[in-house]
Amino acid sequence: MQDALRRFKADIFQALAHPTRIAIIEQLEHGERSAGDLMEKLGVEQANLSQHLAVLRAKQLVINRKAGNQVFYSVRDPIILKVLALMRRYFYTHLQEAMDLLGELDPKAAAESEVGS
Amino acid sequence: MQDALRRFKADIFQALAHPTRIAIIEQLEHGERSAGDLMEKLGVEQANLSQHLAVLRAKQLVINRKAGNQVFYSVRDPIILKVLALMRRYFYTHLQEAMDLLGELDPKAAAESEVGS
DNA sequence: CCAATATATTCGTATTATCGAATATACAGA
DNA sequence: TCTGTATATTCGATAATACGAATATATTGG
Repeated sequence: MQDALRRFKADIFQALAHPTRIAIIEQLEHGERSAGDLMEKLGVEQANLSQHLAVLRAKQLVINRKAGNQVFYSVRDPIILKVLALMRRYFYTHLQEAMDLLGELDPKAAAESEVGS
Repeated sequence: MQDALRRFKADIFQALAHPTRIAIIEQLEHGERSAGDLMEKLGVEQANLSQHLAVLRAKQLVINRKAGNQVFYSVRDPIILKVLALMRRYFYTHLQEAMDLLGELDPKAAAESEVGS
């Protein structure tokens, strides 16, 4: 029924509802990365990263491939990347409100530093 | 900086991460609705609906217009609707996995009942 | 002003998420 | 087999969210 679909969507959004997990997905945007790479790039605790990866795995937003010692992650479906791209557009459209919402910096600084994400 | 944007995105996803709030947005897909209309359509408690609307307002996903006694809500930016549309596509692409994830019904029943959302 | 209607807010409680510390597992090389 | 490296899981504390009940606010009509 309707409700199942909404729960499904909500679950996906929930999985995306954390800065670290968004950062993970964005890192995977251009190909797979090992957990170690991600750890280094994102500068988070090993356990913490692993927990976030577990969330993404549970909702099947990422897939993982074991290669010897390491585990390589990638996004399962590029649609998710499209979703993030839309969010980016959304962000720019409402930049001023976004800044107010975040309550920090000035728009110019935020816009500049945003090159690349 | 990067991180601010990610927090922003995460906040938006967080706001969408509840079946009732998704239902609200979907109801607004074709124009504004009063809080009362939404309450009836969704069959939720008045206070509960109001709380969910407050979340959507806080993240500025919806705007509201007071008309006399009532408050009419609408989605602020159609991009959000596009996001939901993408999720719909995502759902169908991974229907079987979605069903497993939700742990209920069979794909056919879910697919049928999904007409309209 | 009073009563009725529509909506919002507050409060207490239950559930869920997040984090770091500690521990476990899996694999690779000597 | 032993050691080291990479990753995952468990645990306990804290914080965030969700809900219904009760209450508050605003607006309309009499």
